[in-house]
Amino acid sequence: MERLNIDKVAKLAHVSRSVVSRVINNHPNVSEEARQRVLEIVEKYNYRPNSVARSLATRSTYQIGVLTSRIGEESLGNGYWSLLYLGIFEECIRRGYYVHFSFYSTSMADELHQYLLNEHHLDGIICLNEEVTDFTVNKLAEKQIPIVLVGHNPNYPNICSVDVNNYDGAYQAAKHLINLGHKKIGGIFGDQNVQETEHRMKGFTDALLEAGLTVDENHKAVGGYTQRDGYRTINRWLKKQPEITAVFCASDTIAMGVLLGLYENNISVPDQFSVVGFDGLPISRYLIPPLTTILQPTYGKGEKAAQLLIDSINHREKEAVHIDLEPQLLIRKSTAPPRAS
Amino acid sequence: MERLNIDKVAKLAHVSRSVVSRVINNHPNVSEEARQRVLEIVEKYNYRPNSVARSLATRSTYQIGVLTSRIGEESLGNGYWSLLYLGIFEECIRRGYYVHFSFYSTSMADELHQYLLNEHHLDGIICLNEEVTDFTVNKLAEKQIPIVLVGHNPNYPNICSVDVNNYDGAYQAAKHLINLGHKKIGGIFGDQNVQETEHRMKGFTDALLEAGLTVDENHKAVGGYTQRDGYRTINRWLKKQPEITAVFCASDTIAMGVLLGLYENNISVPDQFSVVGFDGLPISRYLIPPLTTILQPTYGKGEKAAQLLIDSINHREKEAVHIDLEPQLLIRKSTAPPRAS
DNA sequence: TTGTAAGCGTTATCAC
DNA sequence: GTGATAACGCTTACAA
Repeated sequence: MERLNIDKVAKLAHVSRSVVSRVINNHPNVSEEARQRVLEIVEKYNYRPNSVARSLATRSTYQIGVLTSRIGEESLGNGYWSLLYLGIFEECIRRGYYVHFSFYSTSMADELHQYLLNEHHLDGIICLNEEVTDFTVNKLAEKQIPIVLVGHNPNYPNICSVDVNNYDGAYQAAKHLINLGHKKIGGIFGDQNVQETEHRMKGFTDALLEAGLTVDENHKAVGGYTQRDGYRTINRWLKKQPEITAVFCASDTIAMGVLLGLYENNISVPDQFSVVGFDGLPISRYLIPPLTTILQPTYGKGEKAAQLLIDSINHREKEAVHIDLEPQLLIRKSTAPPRAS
Repeated sequence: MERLNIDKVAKLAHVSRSVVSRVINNHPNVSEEARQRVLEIVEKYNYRPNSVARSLATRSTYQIGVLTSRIGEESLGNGYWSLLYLGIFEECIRRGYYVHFSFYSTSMADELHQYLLNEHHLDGIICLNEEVTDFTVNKLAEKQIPIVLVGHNPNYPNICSVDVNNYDGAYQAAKHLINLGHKKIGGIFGDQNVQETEHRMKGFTDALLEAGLTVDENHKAVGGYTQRDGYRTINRWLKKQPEITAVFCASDTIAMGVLLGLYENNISVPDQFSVVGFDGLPISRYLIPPLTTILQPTYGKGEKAAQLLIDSINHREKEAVHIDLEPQLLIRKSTAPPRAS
């Protein structure tokens, strides 16, 4: 049985192609009688309109793109992206949109670049991080395609963005450690020059300050979000800053590295050392010991980003909004009062 | 500056629209002179052909879809999917294809279903697992759209598939434990009724048999691939099968659960108990202790699947092939000889 | 309410 | 080598 198109359906239903189109798109002005005839044929022959042709005619594809950079494999596989993407995906499907997901890695910047510039297949784009934001915004500036950022970026005040309240998250984490009685608390942060890091550092610092604790610059490290970053920092600190009894890590993956470093140095967590993470990844409850962490609504971030994007595709949003979602402290087994020294 | 199309370019270059088309598509039969004029205009006005219109005319979109089911969040975020997807994505981009990635969850089966059936936007589909294979193959059977499976499935001998050599992987893992001197070895396997599981069980069993060891049915568990599955099984075994001194886990995530169970029971790894995983996820080297595991070429699986799919889209493949990639034992810190009892 | 006809932006066929 | 012209399959004025 060969593929049928709108004309064949029209013929079979004894109506014109426009009537078929109206029925399919639930447009008014079609007699009940005609509608039934069309529906019957559609059903019988299982007709589906060709979405490419439809896109050409309407200039919209109901497809959106999600871009993230290909950072180290470690962070790629940490569960954060998957959860975020799931939020985006499900919201899109609910609203009738379909999603492309692309890792942008410098080695293939050109191809992707090329693709995105040519793009007529995408109604909108979600950028999952900094590198990608700069890349995309700069290249797509001239096009009218809507963009939403996951993670606020002060450089693009006119583009919608969604983020977790980074200040609060870090503040809560530090507060938890302080309440437990820790005095010398380290903080290991992620990418430099990102607002996220700045806010987390401020939240962390403010909590210490409020508690009357001094903040030692040697107790702060800024690097990346991978396990390796945590691993290296803790090893350095164990040698040079032995006074530290607890650390706040700006990601659960950093915390994994810290936990491993501690383990290798025979330092027991939480008896001798406390660690709190950030993200609340699904795997964090299976770390050894199960990680106390700041749960951020990762799925929700994705969901919200998709909402904003689709709204702006449909011109429901008049101006750019920047949404903050609230994080939440999740106490597990990696934190305890410091050992009486 | 308004969007230009092929006709405007043709006018500007003083040629017909067909010449422009030929130049763009590198077709022969166009004079050098004309080609230059066209190229110049294309360059000057930064013209890009509209890919939707092109798709309509050529009946191919250069887009492929990747489908996986939304299994528990835990496994979702374990890094395996990300790596696999990365392999697919990069190979596709290299060959000029673009990728859709969909989590298929039962709650949205209908929408997705609907989408896929309508699909004219997809030149081919890669199915990442069992549930999705059945879903897709059954619904898409009548359509001529090429499909490739990640993971062999004996029910679909006529569809190309890529897999790791599961037998070998499990065999190597068991062999490693045996060589270390273990006699009572447990095996925790994933989804029942999947060929993968069958093969891994066989590889595992054969290794024991060859070594003259008895295989106790109580030393085998079949459930799922999540941390929880490993966690539950080890807790049960610790009570009921205390003779076991080592386990082979059919995934690194299962191993994570096992590690946690052992930790909570104050059993030291690898001194008192050995565990080996399967997958070689990036995070496995950051577990406590770093996990001995079977490294499978996850990225390579994705890459190969994309190759097969694109080849079959282009009719380069005459008949279905089933490719096995080789796994490799990766010895880290979670295995050691059994403690002299 | 229905049908006709003009797009949408390409590619492909076929005279010239 | 080049250029009309007809697809591709749909939406959408506009006219009837």
